[in-house]
Amino acid sequence: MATFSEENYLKAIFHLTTKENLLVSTNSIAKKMKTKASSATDMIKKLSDKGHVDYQKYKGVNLTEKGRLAAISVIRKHRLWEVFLVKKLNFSWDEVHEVAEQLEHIKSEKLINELDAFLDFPTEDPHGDPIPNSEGEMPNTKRVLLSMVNPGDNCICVGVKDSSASFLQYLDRYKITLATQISVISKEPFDESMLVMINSSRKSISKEVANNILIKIK
Amino acid sequence: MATFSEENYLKAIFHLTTKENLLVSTNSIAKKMKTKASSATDMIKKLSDKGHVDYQKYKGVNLTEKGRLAAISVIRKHRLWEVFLVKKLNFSWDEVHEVAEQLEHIKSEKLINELDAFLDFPTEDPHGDPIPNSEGEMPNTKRVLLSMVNPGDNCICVGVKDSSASFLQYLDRYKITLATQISVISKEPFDESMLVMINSSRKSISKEVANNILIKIK
DNA sequence: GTCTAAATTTAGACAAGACTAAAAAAATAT
DNA sequence: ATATTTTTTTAGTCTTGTCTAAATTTAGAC
Repeated sequence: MATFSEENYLKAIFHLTTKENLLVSTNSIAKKMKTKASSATDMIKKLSDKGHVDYQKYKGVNLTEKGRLAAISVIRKHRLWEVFLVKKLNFSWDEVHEVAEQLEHIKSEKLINELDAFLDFPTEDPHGDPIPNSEGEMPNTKRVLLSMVNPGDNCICVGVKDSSASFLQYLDRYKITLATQISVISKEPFDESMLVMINSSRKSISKEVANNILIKIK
Repeated sequence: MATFSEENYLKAIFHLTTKENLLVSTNSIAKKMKTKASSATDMIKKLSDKGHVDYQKYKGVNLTEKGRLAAISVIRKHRLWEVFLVKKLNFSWDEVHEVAEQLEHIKSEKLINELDAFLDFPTEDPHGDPIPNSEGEMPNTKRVLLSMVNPGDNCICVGVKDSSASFLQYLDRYKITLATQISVISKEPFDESMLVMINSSRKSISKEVANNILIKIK
């Protein structure tokens, strides 16, 4: 079991980890935790000993799978409690953080899963941040237009903006419907058309079409 | 602000304090806290420094008013969380204690008062123990028969055991109804009849009548 | 009243988590 | 490439809450 302090560090490291920057520096952790670099180093060693992070002196840390799951568990609790405070106890969105910082450390699997059910399995907290499920998976985040997506992303169709008969018939011919997986292969700079993969076959989609398909990025 | 550990000690001392035994011994505290007497002594000194207990070496401790209110606040939180867990999150009465032991230390006036309202101001936890209100006052505890009450006690009528027409008519004549205040002045040893004060007038009540009026002691 | 047993306190130590000051490594500038 | 600055780590200290072992006080037995 992680201590309160360990959990707070894990959460901080999780939030500092980005796709570009997989190694998190001691200084950035100290700043996030509002503490001194030496204290961060001390804690990093403890987290490393417990297998929550990979650590190389002077290079930085990154979360192990174990550490990542522990961090996500804390984030899940934090966000579920925020929903509870706002929806059930009349807290305003700006009052919840301080209390949720305390509640997120309560240890009880049953408590958090029952709370989740009591709140009807919310997918976002009052700030619009996603709530991981009990398996540690983040929900498909936000609905965006297919035209906003970058090459390499995998998407799921969740709706349309234009619901005219002609557009829906177009989607029908292209075998695009709700829950269809769409992988973006490339974007043509000239006309902003997209090369995408749908049901294992490559297809080209115009800017106008991509502008009317709502997706979630996986 | 008291630490988690200080709050647990205050709670223990509160529970060990009885009308007969106002001074609580170091050993009894250590036993209740499942720790050693030396640790208890250390903590007693801290609580004394902070004005939560009166302490005289080798004699024992008792809570100051400040300490008593702090202890009651923790007990209030513990019991409200127990109600929440049982009523809203499908915990069984034997599962709640461990989690409530954690939740009772969350610091937020607003949280606990909103929770109280959300639960419709319960007066008892799932084990039947009374829940103090936000002023630190214990609710009128248990329903008992008027015949069980000692002279000097102030009571409130909360029900009847015998609900026959003749008994209800008797109560009507005596101006005894729900929420009527009854102060017991004396008990007659010979026939166990009681001299009581109802609406500023003295009345005598027989054993049979006192055996059928349910009251709460204030 | 003295002697023993029980309760209580003191002294010294330890782990967690933080700090300061100083040393070492890495990054940057010239 | 060397000098300087920044980052990171180490060493030593502090507080909280715990412990063991020893000393002290109180209570009970005779």
